[in-house]
Amino acid sequence: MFIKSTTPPTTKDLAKAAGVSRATVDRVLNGRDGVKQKTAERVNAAIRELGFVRNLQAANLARQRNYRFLFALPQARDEFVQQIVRHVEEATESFSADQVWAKVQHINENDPHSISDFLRSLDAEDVSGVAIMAPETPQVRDAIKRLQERNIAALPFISNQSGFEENCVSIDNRAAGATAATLLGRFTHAKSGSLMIVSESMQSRDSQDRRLGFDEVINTQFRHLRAIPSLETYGDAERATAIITATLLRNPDIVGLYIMSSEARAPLKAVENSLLKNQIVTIAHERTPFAEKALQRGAIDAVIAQNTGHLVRSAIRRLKNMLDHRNTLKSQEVIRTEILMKTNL
Amino acid sequence: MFIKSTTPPTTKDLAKAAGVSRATVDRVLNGRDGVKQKTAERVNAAIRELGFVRNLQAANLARQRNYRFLFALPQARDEFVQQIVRHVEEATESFSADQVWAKVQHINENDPHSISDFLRSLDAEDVSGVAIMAPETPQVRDAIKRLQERNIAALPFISNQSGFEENCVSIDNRAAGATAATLLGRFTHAKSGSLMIVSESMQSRDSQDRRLGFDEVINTQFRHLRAIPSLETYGDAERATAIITATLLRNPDIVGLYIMSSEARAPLKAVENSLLKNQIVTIAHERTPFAEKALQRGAIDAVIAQNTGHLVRSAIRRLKNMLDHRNTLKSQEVIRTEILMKTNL
DNA sequence: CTATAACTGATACACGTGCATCAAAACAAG
DNA sequence: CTTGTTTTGATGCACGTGTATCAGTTATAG
Repeated sequence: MFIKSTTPPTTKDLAKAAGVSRATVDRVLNGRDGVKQKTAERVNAAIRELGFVRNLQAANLARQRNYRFLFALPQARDEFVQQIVRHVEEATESFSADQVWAKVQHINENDPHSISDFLRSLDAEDVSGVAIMAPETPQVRDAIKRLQERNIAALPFISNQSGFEENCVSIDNRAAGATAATLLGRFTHAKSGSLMIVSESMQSRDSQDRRLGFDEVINTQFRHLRAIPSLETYGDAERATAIITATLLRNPDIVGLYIMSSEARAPLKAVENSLLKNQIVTIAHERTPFAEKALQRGAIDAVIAQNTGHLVRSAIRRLKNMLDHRNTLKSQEVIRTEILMKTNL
Repeated sequence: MFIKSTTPPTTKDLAKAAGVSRATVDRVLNGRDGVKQKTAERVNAAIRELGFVRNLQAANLARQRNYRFLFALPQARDEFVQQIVRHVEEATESFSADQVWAKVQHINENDPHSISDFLRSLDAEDVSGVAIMAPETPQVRDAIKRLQERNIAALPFISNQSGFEENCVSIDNRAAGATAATLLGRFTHAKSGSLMIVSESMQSRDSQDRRLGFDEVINTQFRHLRAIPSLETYGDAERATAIITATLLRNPDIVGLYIMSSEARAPLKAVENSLLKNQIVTIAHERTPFAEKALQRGAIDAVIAQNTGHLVRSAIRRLKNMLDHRNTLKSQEVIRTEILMKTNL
């Protein structure tokens, strides 16, 4: 058990142990200069010896620190984004006692220039950190780097920006694609057939990664299946219906459908209107109300999802850790891809 | 964005707004008596009006609160338990700056009497909360209730105790069983066959729930498959080998295996030594190093896992919330069942 | 050895809340 | 009206850390 009523060491204890004053301890702890190497080492030795950990609550109280985070989300109000918004609001409630607040700001995700302007306009007095969900572009990537220089924590959110792999809050999209392929392959009992892949746009890195993982598995483990080139909807329902219907007619041997975008409505409807609907195994992405219903009635066989609540809270914790100069526990913040089926909703 | 440099309201602001002194605000906030109903209402109105949220950091600092949690885990040091231990240690590091510490205490999970004694021996000065992983028994259930009366937060952990469904940190075992059944059913391409189910003991509620969910799905969605009675290993490797080998001989039509216990080693070995090994689709529970390796080499087709890291941190957050009299965000702490396959490890 | 710079200590106040004490005021009962 | 009780206010210290100032002490250069 714990040693009875032991209070953790304070800076006062540190000072005594190192044989210096609290002022010097403070200088060392907060990296102020004007301390002899030798003295600093004495203090550091004492820190190690006593196992001193600075009390963040007290420190934050003293420096009047609070955490104001912004979630920069796409303007498109699809179900997935709405879920995130909801979770941000939820999180702001549950974190408010810890001096953490979060807000949503919708940005035009397809205009890197305006995003970069927006990010530049932020003031550290006003917001302590930003989680940015926007397609990868050099402008946004640079804007993120510049934010960090101004002491505003920044984090790519869901859509990765190259160079931030380690820091991005999102699932491993390659693995997600591979998982989709495995499920499709194993759920399909056909001896041969084609697989249709629908994406919003193959420009985005996420889509590319998913497709990569998908093909890898199909080509090695399910050679009897054939993945046809990705169809791009550009987020346009009419276009989606048209190209999918056409593709279904042209490829009567389609046995599987992988919907990579989080908007599954139009693609699914197109398939359901076709004659093949019952024989096509369908895998979609993200747990939206629509996807849940489709799972229930059997129109979708499995959904690969990232838990939006977890995503949001993870982003908040990571932003906070960045500001506190704590290193995030890597294992904690890996977002796992969840596989949802009718039975485990 | 945020309104520039607005500091959240303090008790001082509250006092001014309600037209009372800070002393009275304090009386209301901390439920001390000697305050007229009318005055209390004025204060509460001010709280609502200003959107006051008590600063937990400052409060904890003032009352010198810290959080010492105990994880009471089974003595059996199987891989699953070891994972938990590891995550508790990890968590204690990442939480220490917030005055949260966690330790593991191994208990004899099969002796409810000694567990209850142990829990009774705890002192609130010494430990602020306990997460208990032990099979369901009335003794343990009562001991948990009594802990709470002594202001020690208590939480069933992974193994549920009836009456604590809402509070238990664990997955939905019925859903887990159902998911296993779905995967088995869909992965198997056989026209008919039997399914073997291996459990450590069917006494435990978790096993019963899993079996329940399993049967439900098999009986409704996969009528061509037949689930045979559960085999119980009692955690004994030799016994496991014997009964499984015998069952395999007696039922040559076995096409699927569901290993419900977290120890998959003995059952899997028994199957691998049999002749059927390649045709049997295998689903196991919990992500242990062994299970990972088995997934990699294809000996297990899918693993249903609870994320041990998440379990531990969730338990800590819930214990903390109980002590802070905050209501836990339900959606935050639902532990999702993860489905792991070779492709998404 | 002195002049100067580099370092260290002493001291004080702040942050927002908890907690305790004592006096003052408001109220109720007789 | 007096007495006693209940309610309220004023005040002060505590928690552990951040920050600032100023005086005092060493070390270093010339």
